[in-house]
Amino acid sequence: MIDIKLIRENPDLVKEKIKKREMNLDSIVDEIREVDAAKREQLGKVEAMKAEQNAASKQIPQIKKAGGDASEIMAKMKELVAQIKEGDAKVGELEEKQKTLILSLPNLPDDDVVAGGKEQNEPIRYFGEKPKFDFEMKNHVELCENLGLIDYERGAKIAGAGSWLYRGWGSRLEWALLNFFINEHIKDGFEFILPPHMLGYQCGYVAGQFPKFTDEVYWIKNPTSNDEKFMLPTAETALVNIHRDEVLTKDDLPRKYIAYTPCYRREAGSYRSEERGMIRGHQFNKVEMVQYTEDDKSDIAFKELVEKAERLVQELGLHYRLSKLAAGDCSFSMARTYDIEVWIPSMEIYKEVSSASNARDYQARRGNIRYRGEDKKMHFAHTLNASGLATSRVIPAIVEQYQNEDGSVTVPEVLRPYLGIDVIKPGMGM
RNA sequence: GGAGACGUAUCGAAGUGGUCAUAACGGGGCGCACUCGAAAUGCGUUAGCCCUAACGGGCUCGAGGGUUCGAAUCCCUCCGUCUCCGCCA
Repeated sequence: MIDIKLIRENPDLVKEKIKKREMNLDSIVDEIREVDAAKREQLGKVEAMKAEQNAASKQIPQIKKAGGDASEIMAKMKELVAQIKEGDAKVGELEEKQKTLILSLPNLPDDDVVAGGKEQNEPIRYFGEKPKFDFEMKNHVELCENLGLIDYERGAKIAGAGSWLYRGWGSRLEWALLNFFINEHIKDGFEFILPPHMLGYQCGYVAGQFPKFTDEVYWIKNPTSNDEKFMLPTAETALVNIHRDEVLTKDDLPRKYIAYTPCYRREAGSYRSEERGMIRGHQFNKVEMVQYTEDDKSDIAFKELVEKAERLVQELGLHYRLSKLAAGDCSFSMARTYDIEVWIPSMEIYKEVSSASNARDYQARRGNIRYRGEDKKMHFAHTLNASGLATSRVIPAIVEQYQNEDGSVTVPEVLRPYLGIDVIKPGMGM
């Protein structure tokens, strides 16, 4: 949520920054300002009346106590109360309207984030090289099926398109990856959280997914109650709500959390035929990192998160690149986003395995997440998140980049202690 | 699923229709005094948000609504917490 004071005092700046995202919301910004002015005028009137009412309410018991007759004042108050009620309703309406409008504004990109859409994304660095094969390489779907790692057909049978199931060594590989990630994060001092997977509406609101993207998550409804929950689309949604409506102390910060959860996404309309296999599914596993920091320390945390995510891919020995996203490609709630994209040989494309973002105070304002600073004043915290990592793109990258001519896949060195084998071979059983 | 209790500051908790919600009382924190220092003791101090250039004003007793001139207090709805019983991985 953008600070109303900034919109009030510097609307042009807000407009310009939003334009960097290739959105023109000038009319909304103007409307917010109009509603704001009207609201403040109305508020002034109502508050003056309330002051009058409060003064009268203090008099009544005194008059009564002195044995006087307060009925005249009471009659007068009745009129005033009606006016106050009317005025309050107007203020409420205007406030509601203003809030709805402000919520439709995305976060403002940082100054150094370039304007434009996806095509303006800038690769910052590459790690490793594209593997070359002196045999005919297979894509990850073939490899995973041949090796019995993933069962796409039966996954689709039991849950529909975009669902798969891991089996045998595939499950073990998946589990090894997750364990590897989690252990690395624990070593770095992150607290390991296992959050609920079904969340209340407010969580999506604070994270910035709602109200705009309510259609993109799965909703759980029950026949016997009105209680509705949604399946978390990323653990960020849960982690960023842990300290909602709390006042943290300076010593509490930074807070460093990781969580492992499946991520549930409808991905309605986003299926593309070239995205075969497990590149895009309705459920995928991810370890997510979230930090809460003081409002002048989030740049340090951002750097840490990017480096941590990179290190994991590096240790797996995968060729990847780090890209700095242009304003238009950053998530709605984020001031800056860097993607780590791993090379998928069969697709000849880099695919995101981690997205690291700094929301600055955008989510904290929505969630009223504050801390008392050294200056004894209240500050909104900054929140950041990064995947560390999403496995659904890592496994395709591993099996493709590490494939051998005989259809086997060499296990990356760091995973061998977890798996207990060096090579996954066709026909090796479960 | 059945029955009941509760939700007030940093924590415990009082307040059951007005003139003590800048919240009694107690704990914790902080400051000062005493002390070589500490403990103990004493004194003081310990909200946030909104409007305003300022003076000042308004809001907040889990949330929302109602009754009333006036609600923490009475009524309704919802949310949450706890206890007991039942059921259960």
